[in-house]
Amino acid sequence: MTFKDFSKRVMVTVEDLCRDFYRENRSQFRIKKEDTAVKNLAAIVNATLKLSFKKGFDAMSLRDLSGQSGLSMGALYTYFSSKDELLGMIQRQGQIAVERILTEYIGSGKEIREKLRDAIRAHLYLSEMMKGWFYFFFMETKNLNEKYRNISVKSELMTERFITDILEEGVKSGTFVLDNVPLMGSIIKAMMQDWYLKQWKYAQRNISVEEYAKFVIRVVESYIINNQQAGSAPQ
Amino acid sequence: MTFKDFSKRVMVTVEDLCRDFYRENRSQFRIKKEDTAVKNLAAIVNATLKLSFKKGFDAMSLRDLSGQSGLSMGALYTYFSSKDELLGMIQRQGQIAVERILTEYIGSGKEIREKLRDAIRAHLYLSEMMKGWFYFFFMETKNLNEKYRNISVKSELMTERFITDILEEGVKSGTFVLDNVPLMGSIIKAMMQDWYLKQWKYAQRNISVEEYAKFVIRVVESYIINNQQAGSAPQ
DNA sequence: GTCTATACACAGATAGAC
DNA sequence: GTCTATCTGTGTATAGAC
Repeated sequence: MTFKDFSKRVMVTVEDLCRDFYRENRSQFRIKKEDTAVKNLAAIVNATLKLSFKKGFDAMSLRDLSGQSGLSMGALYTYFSSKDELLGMIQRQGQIAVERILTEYIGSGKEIREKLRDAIRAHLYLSEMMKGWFYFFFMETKNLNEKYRNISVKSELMTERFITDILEEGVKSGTFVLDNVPLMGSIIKAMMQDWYLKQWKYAQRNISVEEYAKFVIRVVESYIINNQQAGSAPQ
Repeated sequence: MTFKDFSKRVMVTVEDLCRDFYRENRSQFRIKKEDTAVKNLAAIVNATLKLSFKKGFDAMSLRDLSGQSGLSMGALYTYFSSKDELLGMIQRQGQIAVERILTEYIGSGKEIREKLRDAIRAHLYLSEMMKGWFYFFFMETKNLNEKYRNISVKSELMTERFITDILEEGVKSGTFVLDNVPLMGSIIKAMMQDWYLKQWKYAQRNISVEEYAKFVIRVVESYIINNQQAGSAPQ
């Protein structure tokens, strides 16, 4: 699975996600014309992701947002009722999309080893396409009230689950040799996370997401497949 | 090197660091009594790290800080001249300490393989002892003005350097087999970072920093030492 | 050195014209 | 549906008594 293939099959422009979201929550929006609503929602979300990336959600004022999105203060408030709700909306909207897409693209059939590779690639490719969202989830949803934070934690564990389920399966079938599945899941997650948390670094070094995925897969496989031949463990 | 050994040798209580910092910058402080200054500085830094962890530096008001530190608003401003400067002070103070300690404890002599293990352990153990600081560096120094952000980026690359230098050395001597040193450095860094970014997860699962270090080392070694026997690379 | 009281700017949010 | 003008609270920062 190349990044190009993946990005052709998966539709996740901000406008796509906003349209889905609008349709599923039509009743709670004051604006009734779908095209208007979706266009403006997309402008708001784009502007929010951009400004949050640059200065942080908290430091972004609604006047900044108004300027960046091209909507007036008054207009903004027809799409959300408070700044907090805006954050919640982006969080929900994004994480629903991520969950849907990963569930869809992380294989059912197939050989177990290929399945693990696909899962890692799908995560990385999706995070590449939705860089702004992933960064936002990580940076901005840690400090929320309990309810919202739980959503965010649940999501972290969910994506980790995708990986550990596959690892478990491989261990059971004897394809993988691995003494600590949860820990392996964690560090795979950590490596995947680094891709979007350190965008600047990888961009600067001209490393493509495919190259990165390949490397992560190699490191993981060298451990879980050749474990028994590895050098002596540290004391 | 166990965590207990390490933590006995390295002194990094907030008070220690504040004392060092005060002595090196005595001239710019209005408060002249060292004990008073250090005590209050420590209270300020502790409170800032705590509140930033809970709600983010930006969302922390100076009234919050006053309450948490036990100092009045007026008193706070005898230790820094603006909220931004407070952030800068913590950043500088912390990163100087980290650099000093890592330089000191990442070995000179010794066998190359042991050297890599020690470097990984030293990083992890230090981040365990200075959890609050490390978390703060990562979360709060991304959105600064150029000057401060550069310090933070430099620091990221510096710690990565500690690792890649050792990897290079091992590759040259033939002990390690590794086709992409910078990428390996990045993911080692990513794994180390996860330890303090996901504290809640590892605490919840009762994983100790030693166990974590051991696992990271095993994964890394299984790749760089047995590379040539690994399964076929993904296409 | 430390406090309380206060200045001033800017944040989020809304009202009401168009 | 969208705008401008405005309200009100809270933020950072300082002045001046003790």
